[in-house]
Amino acid sequence: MLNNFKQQMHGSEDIFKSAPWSVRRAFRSVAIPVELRAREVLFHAEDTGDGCYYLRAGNVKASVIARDGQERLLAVLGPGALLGELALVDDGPRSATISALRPCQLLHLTKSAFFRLADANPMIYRQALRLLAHRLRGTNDTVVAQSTVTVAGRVARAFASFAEGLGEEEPNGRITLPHRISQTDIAGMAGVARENASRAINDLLRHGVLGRVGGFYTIERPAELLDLAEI
Amino acid sequence: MLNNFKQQMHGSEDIFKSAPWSVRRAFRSVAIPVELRAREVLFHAEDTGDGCYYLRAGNVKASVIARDGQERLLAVLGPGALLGELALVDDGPRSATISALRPCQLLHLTKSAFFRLADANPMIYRQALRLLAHRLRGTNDTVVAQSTVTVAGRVARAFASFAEGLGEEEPNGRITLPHRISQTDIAGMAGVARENASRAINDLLRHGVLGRVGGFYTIERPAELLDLAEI
DNA sequence: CAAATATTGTGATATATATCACAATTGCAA
DNA sequence: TTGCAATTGTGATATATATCACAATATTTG
Repeated sequence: MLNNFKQQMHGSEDIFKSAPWSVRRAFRSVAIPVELRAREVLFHAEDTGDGCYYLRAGNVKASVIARDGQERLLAVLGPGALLGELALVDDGPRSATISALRPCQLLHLTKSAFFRLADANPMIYRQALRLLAHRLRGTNDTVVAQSTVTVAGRVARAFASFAEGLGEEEPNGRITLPHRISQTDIAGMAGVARENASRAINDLLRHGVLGRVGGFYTIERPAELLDLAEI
Repeated sequence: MLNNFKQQMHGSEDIFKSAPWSVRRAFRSVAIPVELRAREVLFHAEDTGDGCYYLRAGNVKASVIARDGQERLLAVLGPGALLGELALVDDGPRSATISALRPCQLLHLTKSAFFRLADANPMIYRQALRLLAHRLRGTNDTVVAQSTVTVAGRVARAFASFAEGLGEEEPNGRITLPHRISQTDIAGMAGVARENASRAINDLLRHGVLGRVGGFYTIERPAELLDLAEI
């Protein structure tokens, strides 16, 4: 079921998913390890910076601050994700702020190292294109959902995004989100007011679509959640 | 000023912008010319199809129909744009419907031809990545604007999108949109109700930010429009 | 050109969502 | 533990936006 989320949400894909060992080894040899502590910021939106990062372990969130000061979450990402590739690829400033939700291990790749590697292994280019295409499908869906789906549906959608980034599937099909998630973050992901996110979340809990175990949310009925989210 | 729009809106980029003649010639030799009449559909969202198209002349719109039947415009594209690259790159179905706003000339490239060409000229990969990155920045901005900017602002934003896709700059700095645009399309681009788009448009006309010449909209004060759009 | 169709403008009303205001609860630090 | 700060829940109210209902104009089509 978790894979359903990853597919349906057009989410993260591992750029090395089907890479041969030679490529992985080449990558390791030029990449520089970086560590992040919980809540530490990797970079801010509008920063300049030409490298990208591969997330080996941990979870991060990508967000932007709107003109009015509101934080909008764009994605929650887990192991295997590529970060900072937009600036790498188009020489623009960082498009979002990346901050660690928990301690993270990353590998940093400079721009020149990336292109050297990719020129030698065009499948890296193909995989990178694939990854951006997937993201694009995701944001396109978000745009449509934004003007079409109610607050309740968008909150359900937000949970689906969190599940995609940090969900862990249990044998019984339930998905747990092993991280303390605030209503503010869910509201930021759904693009709604915190108070209304609160109401929607409690509805989901009451109806048993979501559950809560030791402070962590669980998705008890993933299929129903996707349905409410109109995905 | 038109270039401002193209930059600020993270819009279309020509994949052959800085390609050497050898690449252009190779492309021409494998591409198949396709023509579209006004209002004709190139492909529908959810179709399967593995090739991509290069738009040589004319204008198209990319749109999706939401669950509730509403049409949401994602972009208006002009000469130099690449169409259908998402499916090409990730083997998914068409992510949007492409329809001609006016007669168009396109070049069709099959998937295998594209990758053969790109493998031989990695700069095509780089340019494609650049293009997707730009689109991604654009949709990210739209997501943020959607939950942050008022209807009036989003309508201004819609005009900026149209300007980017089909605007023509005149010596005096005014931008004309040489195409009959309906309120329904503008509303679909802004993600608002048609009636409210109507009110917002007339406000812009009254304030002289927009003008109308022979049924075509003009952007009289581009800077002010961008400001209203919070871009 | 006339008739048919589609587009536009605009008031009135309904409704979803944001905002405000706090009390209740929870998590964290001393 | 005890207190302090942050998070959460919930009613009441405000507000932006959608929806409804048409008349008034345009634009196509026969």
